Amino acid sequence: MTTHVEKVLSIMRRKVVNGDYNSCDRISEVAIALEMGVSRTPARIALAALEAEGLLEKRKGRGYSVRPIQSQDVAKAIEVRSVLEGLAARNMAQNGMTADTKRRLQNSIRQSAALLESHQPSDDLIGGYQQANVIFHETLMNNCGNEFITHTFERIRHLPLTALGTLAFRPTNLDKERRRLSVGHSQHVIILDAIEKRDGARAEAMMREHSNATLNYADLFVGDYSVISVDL
Amino acid sequence: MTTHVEKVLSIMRRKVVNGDYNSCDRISEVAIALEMGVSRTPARIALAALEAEGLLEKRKGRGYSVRPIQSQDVAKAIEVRSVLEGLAARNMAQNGMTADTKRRLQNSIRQSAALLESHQPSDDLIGGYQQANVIFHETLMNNCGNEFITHTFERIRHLPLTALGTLAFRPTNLDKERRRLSVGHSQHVIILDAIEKRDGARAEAMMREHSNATLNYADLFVGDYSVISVDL
DNA sequence: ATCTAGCTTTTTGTATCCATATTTTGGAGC
DNA sequence: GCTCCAAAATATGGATACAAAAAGCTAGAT
Repeated sequence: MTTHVEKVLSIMRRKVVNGDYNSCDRISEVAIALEMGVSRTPARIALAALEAEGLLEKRKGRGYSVRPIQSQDVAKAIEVRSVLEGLAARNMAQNGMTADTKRRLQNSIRQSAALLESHQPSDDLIGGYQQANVIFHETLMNNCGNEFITHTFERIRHLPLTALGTLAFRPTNLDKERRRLSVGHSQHVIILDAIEKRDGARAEAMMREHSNATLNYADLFVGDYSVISVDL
Repeated sequence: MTTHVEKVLSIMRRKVVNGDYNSCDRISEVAIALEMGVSRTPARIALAALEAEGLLEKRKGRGYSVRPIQSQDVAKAIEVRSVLEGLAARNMAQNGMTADTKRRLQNSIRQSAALLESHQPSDDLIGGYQQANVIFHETLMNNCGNEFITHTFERIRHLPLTALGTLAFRPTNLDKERRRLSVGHSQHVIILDAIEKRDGARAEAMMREHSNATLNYADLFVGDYSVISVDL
């Protein structure tokens, strides 16, 4: 968090997805600048970025306002993510992967397998799984050979539940959640297998299904679920 | 072209895709500001936007430089566009379309059909077809019910050959090109049919194929082809 | 009471100035 | 001739100032 712009950005992201602003509130450069103790210049750059991320929308002459994000919106963003991840998987299957990429994917799978087998307490299980999950998804997207996928994904990755590898987790029913994670894990295994066998269509189909899985929890993103996301 | 930022943006887009800059050239705020006769502030904002569009890349302390866009890069961007358009087609098929959307799509198809039947001279044919083509693609993407598709697409739509409905056209062989356009036209017909019959999978598959068709010309985007694009 | 003209406030775009960081340059020492 | 360090040039981020445009408000006319 070195620059003022980044500072405003991360604070504002948190506040917006936290629901600190009402959708009818007018958010102006000056107000934000005052609130954050910075000048208008970084405030306006941050607000423009927030708009590009889909969290705010610009009113003609009345500043910005938070875009009301409902579960359907989250679902739509996840749907976009899933076709992008699907394309990434297909590309990696068709173009092949480097030894390093393969190693990373295998490591991620090994780690989550070990976690699921062991009887870790809830927090450790989830934290560890989340970590491995993010690595799997990021490795795949960032090494698929088409950098425009990552580039395009930038536009939605900061929306709630939309970051790569985000997990929604209900801590109240550990056993059930463990089974659910196992399903996700098995899909990772299948995806890697399809990539190794250069089966683009299978890799894509499985990845789309897998990436869309978060969708089932989209309507619960405010509820008794814990949303575990790496960065905002 | 009211604001300075927009002015710099459109001029720079043109210059970059035109190849006016070499990939090793350092592009700095000050240089652009001087060249365009504006101050640093709008220049900065425009350069940041250009970076977000994938046309420039930022060096740590040495300003920006044009990202060398080769045919493979264009192909990759088109591949991303095709999965986004495919998803849009699927969504529209699954959710149904409004009467207005249907009318627009039908009008576009009617217009291109009429153009292909008549024996127009080259320019009129291409111009008219392009117009109808853009309407078809934009209507579909903007009315599919998932605004994040358009939102995400923003990130690549200014790359060469990547705008919705862009046509690459070789004016030297009119008859062959007319046949090629006919193929595209028939795909529009099929896509609309699939949407009407609520066949999401067929709509998506056809749209992906159709949208990828530009890809065949990606490696020729500098050559004796005329690239017809609406806006930069 | 309503409409509108004109004034006030807010917002936005732009320019300029300042401080800091980074790169480049130039020179001293080996 | 090469290396390393210091100084200069350049780039960047940020703050503030100013102007123009847009929105809001007030008051007067109808």
